[in-house]
Amino acid sequence: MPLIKTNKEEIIDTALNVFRENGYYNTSMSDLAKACGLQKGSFYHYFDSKEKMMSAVLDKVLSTLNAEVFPIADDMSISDRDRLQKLMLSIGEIMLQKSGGCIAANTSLETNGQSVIFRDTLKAIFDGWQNALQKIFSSQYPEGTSKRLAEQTVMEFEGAVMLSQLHSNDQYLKDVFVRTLAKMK
Amino acid sequence: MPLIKTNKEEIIDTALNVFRENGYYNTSMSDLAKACGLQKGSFYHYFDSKEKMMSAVLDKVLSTLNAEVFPIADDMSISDRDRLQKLMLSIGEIMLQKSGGCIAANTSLETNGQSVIFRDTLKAIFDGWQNALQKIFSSQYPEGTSKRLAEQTVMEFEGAVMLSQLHSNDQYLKDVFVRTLAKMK
DNA sequence: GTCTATATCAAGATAGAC
DNA sequence: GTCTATCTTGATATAGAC
Repeated sequence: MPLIKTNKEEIIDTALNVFRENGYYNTSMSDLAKACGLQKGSFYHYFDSKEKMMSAVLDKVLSTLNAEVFPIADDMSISDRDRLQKLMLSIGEIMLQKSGGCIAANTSLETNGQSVIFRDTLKAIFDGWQNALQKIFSSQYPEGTSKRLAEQTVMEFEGAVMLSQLHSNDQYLKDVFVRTLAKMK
Repeated sequence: MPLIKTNKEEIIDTALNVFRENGYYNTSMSDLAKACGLQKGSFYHYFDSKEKMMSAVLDKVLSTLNAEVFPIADDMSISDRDRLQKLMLSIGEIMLQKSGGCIAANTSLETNGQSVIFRDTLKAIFDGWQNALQKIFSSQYPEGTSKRLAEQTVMEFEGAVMLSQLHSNDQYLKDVFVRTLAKMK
């Protein structure tokens, strides 16, 4: 293995991809270390445990969303429709990235019930997302309707990610994208 | 399906619940054996491996759906709306059962990408479901629309299962149920 | 058909040299 | 900060007695 100088941020970015593609339980510390170009022993210099590693990954996803994505909903310099499009595209970039589906949905479904550790972060991710969507919809719909549309968008999006993955076909996701955008003038 | 359950089938039923609640990778053969009231060693009398165990579980879900649930779409003795309601309720019973979300979605998201073993069965489950929904919708909508409505229903349903799980609140699922039924006169 | 015992391996994690 | 070596545990799976 070549000697690679790395840092905590780079490790988190790499780990995000490994976790998203392999899942939490099916990813070993060896897998993570190897993906980072480190020996397993070296890896513990950065993170005490696999659990803390994943927590750091999800925390970074949430803070990135909070800093860069959810505020799009408040950007009144662009049209409602453009805000919605920009938000959806940005969500896709951060949560889907390359392959493996959505890190938040994957982790939710995999750890729900038994592990309560990631729950708050995952809830904050989905609540923030839904909230941002609702803000955008509320510019053209009454409160009850925009809340429902926001919920529907999140649910359809995650369902579409699953079906796209399963069938190796992006069409489901693209369709949801188009349908969602069509809800705004 | 036979009227009298074999021992193997009881194991499959128990394993389904354990897998759905703990996930595939986070369930050990010990967990399964214990849930069945067997020693780990005894468990291998019935199934050669964990993988074959899960395959049997998913196969049984699919065959139950094929035998008892999807045909509801063809039952012209009840109204369109009642068929839709009966189908959705039956899907819920088989895939959700108690707690832990949807076995098909959980397994899809957890094993997608790395494991190709369960893929065909999972695809058949979702395709059969979508197909049954489309049949029902097609009695009141044109082909393109009913296909889209069927896709949307599956996606929203799975998204709702996730959010309901995450927030320990059935409301998301109930809302989808009501919204879906409202699509039929 | 169920048990106990065990083989084998990989996982998470730590210690200490450099 | 990275390495090698190691500890401990728990996982899958098998063997063979009853």
